[in-house]
Amino acid sequence: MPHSTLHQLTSRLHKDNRRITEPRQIIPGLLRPQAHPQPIRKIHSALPDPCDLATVYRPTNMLKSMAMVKRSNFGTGLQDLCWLVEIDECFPTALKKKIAQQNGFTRITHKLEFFGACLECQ
Amino acid sequence: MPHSTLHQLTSRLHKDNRRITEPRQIIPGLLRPQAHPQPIRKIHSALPDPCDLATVYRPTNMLKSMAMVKRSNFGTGLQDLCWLVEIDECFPTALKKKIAQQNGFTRITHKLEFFGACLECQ
DNA sequence: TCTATTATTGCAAATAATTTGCAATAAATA
DNA sequence: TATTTATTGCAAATTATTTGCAATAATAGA
Repeated sequence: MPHSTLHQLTSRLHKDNRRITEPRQIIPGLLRPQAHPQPIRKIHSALPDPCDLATVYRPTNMLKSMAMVKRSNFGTGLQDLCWLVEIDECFPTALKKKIAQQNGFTRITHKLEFFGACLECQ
Repeated sequence: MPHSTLHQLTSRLHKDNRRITEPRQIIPGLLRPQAHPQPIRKIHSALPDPCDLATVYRPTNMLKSMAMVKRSNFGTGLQDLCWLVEIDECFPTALKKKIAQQNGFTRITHKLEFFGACLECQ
């Protein structure tokens, strides 16, 4: 984790009268280089000092409420598949590049899903 | 559920030596008009004849393996939020319209998420 | 540096979501 | 209508997550 970010985190914790513990310091740094959301189990086993699962869930929920990490989840649920259409032109390369360049991002990937009513169902 | 689709379903079940039960007939029809994925609980309570939850899970998994319904889930997991960027120009309206028209879809919505490495993390 | 305060941890138990084994039931075939 | 066997209900097993509580450890103050 970049020093500046670590510093932001610790001062934020301090301000909120929270204590600076290992999971809180380490978890964001574990997530940072990952291009995709990481399961709790993986984070748990990646921590240098072994700890209880609850000690991953709790700091994690806290960092979440501080808006420092996010639980990526578009929601689970069942959906009819009467029409599943592959969309070739999924996302315009030009726009993707533009977004990447505007923000200085690299190694960009995305996930995109549509919902709608097909002809027969309208 | 349109008759044609119901017929497809029953003949498919028949071919596979599966029986045509109420949940199997009704669940796809419940999902069809929904623009977004529905939680199992909701499906369960929407069934006309009350049944066990397992009797929603089982037919549901079967329809899934027959590729007739889908579990919409981009995967849960934790993700660092060192950079969370709102992208105004989320999805080009023109492209959205084109996709809708090509397939005859209406009431189209979408969900889109990016993953990548920011400047500081590269 | 030592002590007091109290946030955080480990552990075990509670909740919630999903799956599975098995006997009873019901859909299909003849 | 009788036979076969896929499917159900029920209860128990799994997995993911949360929570209560006593023990521990991080911080503030002396």
